[in-house]
Amino acid sequence: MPELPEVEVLVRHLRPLLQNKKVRRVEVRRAKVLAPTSVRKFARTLTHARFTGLRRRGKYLLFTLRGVNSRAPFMLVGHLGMTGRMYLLPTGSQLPKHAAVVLDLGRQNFIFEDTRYFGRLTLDQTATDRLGPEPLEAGFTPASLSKGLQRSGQPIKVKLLDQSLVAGIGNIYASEALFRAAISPFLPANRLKISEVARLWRAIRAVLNEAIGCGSTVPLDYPGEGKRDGLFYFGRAPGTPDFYEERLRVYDRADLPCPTCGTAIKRSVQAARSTFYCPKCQRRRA
DNA sequence: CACCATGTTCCTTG
DNA sequence: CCAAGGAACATGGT
Repeated sequence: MPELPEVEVLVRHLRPLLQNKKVRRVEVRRAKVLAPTSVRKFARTLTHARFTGLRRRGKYLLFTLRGVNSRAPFMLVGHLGMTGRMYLLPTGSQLPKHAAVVLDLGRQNFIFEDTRYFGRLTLDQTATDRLGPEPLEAGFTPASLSKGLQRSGQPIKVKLLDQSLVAGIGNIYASEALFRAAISPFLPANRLKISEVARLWRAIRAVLNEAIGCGSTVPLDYPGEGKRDGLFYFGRAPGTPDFYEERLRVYDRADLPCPTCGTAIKRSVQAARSTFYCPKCQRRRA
């Protein structure tokens, strides 16, 4: 469940649950997710360490811990990839099939589960160095966005997925933001007018904030024990009202009516990924 | 069997 | 050096 809003909601959920919890034992079931950190170093560093903080940067989760013996604070960097999840389970409950890392916290286990193993839980921080500004913070402005788009002839939809432009937008919210800004996903990044950049800037923030707000008010099913998924995108925890389902205006809605004009939503492929848009509301200029 | 999937990195090409 | 495109990673759903 991984774009900025999902990670933000997860971070808010986990922060109080992990605060001051001590790692008693480390179980690495899929060493790949630690790379380039070795299993040995990971286990040695984390065992007996205590969680002191958790924040988000783009789609990354940044855990801070303090080692007991060394007292040296250190950072643990998490990324959910496409299918990653992080949650707590009572100690002793059966582990999910694709549990990649298990941290024994005493009464509970912290689980990092990832079906496809594209995610990460590592001591390596280099990936976060390449991230652009946080879209919901002051460093992200219409001017900074405009500057970032200047030298790129890539379609704006593809450019929005570039994490060095702005951190945290993924394939879903790229389509959603462009729909909200009424901009064609095919328009070259360096050809957006100032007014369009301004609209896109607002749309990005609105779309992300709306998604976070949605997640914050709905009791989400983190371990994914509900019927469908660990649902954030399309579903909900049992007992949650129906209207929380259709939060996305165009993503994965090919052939369904545009919420604004009723025209059928189209699906196209850009950079080997699906793009969804309304061909009427998001018409291309010359 | 075919194609699709919320992401990132690496390699090649120009 | 940089921009851009494509494959690779790995598993499961339809």
